[in-house]
Amino acid sequence: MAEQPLVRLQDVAEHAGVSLATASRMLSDPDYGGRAGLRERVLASAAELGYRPNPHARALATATSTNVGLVIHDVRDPYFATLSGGVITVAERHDLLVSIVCTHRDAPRELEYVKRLADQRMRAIILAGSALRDSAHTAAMNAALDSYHRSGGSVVSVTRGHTVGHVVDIDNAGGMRRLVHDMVALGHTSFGVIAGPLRLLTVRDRLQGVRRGLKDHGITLGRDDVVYVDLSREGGQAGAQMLMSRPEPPRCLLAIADVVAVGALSWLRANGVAVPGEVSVTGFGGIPAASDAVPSITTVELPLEQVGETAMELALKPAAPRHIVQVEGTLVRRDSVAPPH
Amino acid sequence: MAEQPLVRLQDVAEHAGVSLATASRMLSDPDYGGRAGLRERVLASAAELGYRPNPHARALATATSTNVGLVIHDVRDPYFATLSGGVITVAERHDLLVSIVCTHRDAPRELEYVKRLADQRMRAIILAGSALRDSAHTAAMNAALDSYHRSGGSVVSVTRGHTVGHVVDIDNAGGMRRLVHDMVALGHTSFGVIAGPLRLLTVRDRLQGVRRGLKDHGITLGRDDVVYVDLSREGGQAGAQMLMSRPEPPRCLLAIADVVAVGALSWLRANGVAVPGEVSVTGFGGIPAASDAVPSITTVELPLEQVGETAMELALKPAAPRHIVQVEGTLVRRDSVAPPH
DNA sequence: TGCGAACCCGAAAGCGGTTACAATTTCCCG
DNA sequence: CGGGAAATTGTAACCGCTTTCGGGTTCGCA
Repeated sequence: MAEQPLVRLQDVAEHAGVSLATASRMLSDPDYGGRAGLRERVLASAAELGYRPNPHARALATATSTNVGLVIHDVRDPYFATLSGGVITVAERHDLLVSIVCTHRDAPRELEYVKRLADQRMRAIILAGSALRDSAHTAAMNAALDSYHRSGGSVVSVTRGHTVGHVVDIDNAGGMRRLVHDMVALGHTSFGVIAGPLRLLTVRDRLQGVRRGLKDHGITLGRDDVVYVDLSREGGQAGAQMLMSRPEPPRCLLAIADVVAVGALSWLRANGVAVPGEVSVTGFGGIPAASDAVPSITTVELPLEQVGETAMELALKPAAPRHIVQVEGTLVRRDSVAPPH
Repeated sequence: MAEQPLVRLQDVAEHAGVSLATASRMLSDPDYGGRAGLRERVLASAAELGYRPNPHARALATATSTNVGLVIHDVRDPYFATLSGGVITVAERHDLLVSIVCTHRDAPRELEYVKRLADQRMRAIILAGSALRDSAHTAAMNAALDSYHRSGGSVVSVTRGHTVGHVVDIDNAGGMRRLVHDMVALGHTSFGVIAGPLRLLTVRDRLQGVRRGLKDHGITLGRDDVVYVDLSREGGQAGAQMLMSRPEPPRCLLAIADVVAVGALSWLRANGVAVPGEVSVTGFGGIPAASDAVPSITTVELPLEQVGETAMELALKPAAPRHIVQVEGTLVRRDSVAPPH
């Protein structure tokens, strides 16, 4: 495939009149000594010849690379896009390239991708939006991560769920609980929850937060008060429809995620249900669409960008001790909620 | 860094009782012959030992990799996120990993990233949202891309602007022209344009489309009818403010991009200007937020996902002949526009 | 001035694959 | 059944860089 001979370290060495070994040291080990002026000479030669080190050769020799892998559900999801932005920002600061892979919440695919990232000797693997509730898969993932980790790779997961590596733990349950308390304080007593697939740990946690928050005030959810939909705009529409077409629809709709709330809102508007007049709506996550929506959506804002940054920073720390960074969301009251009646 | 000896091709070869060379051929050249049953035996050994080829070694030997580089402005921008989604979808189908780098519209950074992707022997480099109007930078970029291209790499740019590689050309000017025609047909005669930085080729093209479209009906823009802002929500707010605080504000606001239109809308709402009652607003691009906004935004929808897919598909084609795929947007009339008065 | 210790540098052995080339075997057909 | 072509397999030379190891210098200090 090559056609134009590129300049190798060997060429630089010759041009500078030193051995390959010396050239290598001058170029990539700043702590190495060396005769006065030698380093400058090598650097000058490298610059003059336009030398660019071959990362693969380097990776092969050192068994490590200058890339990091980021595993997310989907780039198109603003939640992950924002988080990815944070990761990339910090990675850039450390001269690392980020390879993004999207699992679309498919377990086998996730596993395969992690293996491939490990094969590529990625400096770190960051798992965001992983954590599926499937024991066989979890075991396989842990095995793969463990092997990767033992061979020197660094692992970070956003939300717990893996046996190895640092963790950025988003307080889903706590945030949701506070949100619910706020709604109760507003006077709400009849709730409907638009939840997502229970396979997702995140969903379970948030749902638990809802239950706890309600229980704190002696309210319990009936079987029909929770509907399970896809984590998408369409899911939100479907969820709103299901809950609102009951004989006695709830006065407050708790969506498990902002994007779901946006969908719910659009269904309510399309069907002439006044928000927050007839029904209040809340989200979770803090994506930009939540504040742009009309009415703007009350939600728990997660510092997603910062979560990404933190994850990347953790990835650069030594494996031990294991760090666990807790991240809290902040309740943001907006126009989509009002006291009932 | 290593600690746990991984299984190498050598091990597989020994286990299968063949030479390294044969093992390599059986494993990575499906067209190679071989004694009956030999291939199966090697494959079986590989599977049994859990062999995973080292991509760096392979890349070093073949001077090509199984990764592609994607250069965008920012993952957080839904425009690019959607496009990236398309790229990733197709890349996955071909077993390729995608490395995303964000330039944040910084020319030197873009150049450096392209060089690094080339260093990494990426199978292809896809440039989206590149095309800055800076002749020194453009020259340097072309040089870098040309060298990469001659050494066997494949180049695709979304929108023209580079001298080498395939092109997915989005008809920005034409789409904008049609949009303007539609607004004129609606009865509009006084326009304000919220444009972006003129360094961006995309912005220039769309602006030209506006001018042409208006000129087709004998309307010309005054100096003050166009304001230049950042391509962001905040930019849109600022732009709306500038245009609406003139003594005789325009009756139709043409935003250069959806995200800008969303910002404009939010300023208008915050300042009690009725849309589309007092003023109509249009966007460009077709991001989800445009349809979720209230009122939903009239825009030209670009098939961004498909643009990404096409780009990735082109990247897999041989370099010659040079393909240039034209992409048209489709006008989507929504609630943000109405006849004036 | 003498003698280890510390330092500098180069030769060479990998890292884990691919592939040109040569050696061997198999095949086909006169 | 012989002989050359075709097919198969092995040997070894890379790909471009890092790093161990050891010989040769230089330095500090007695």
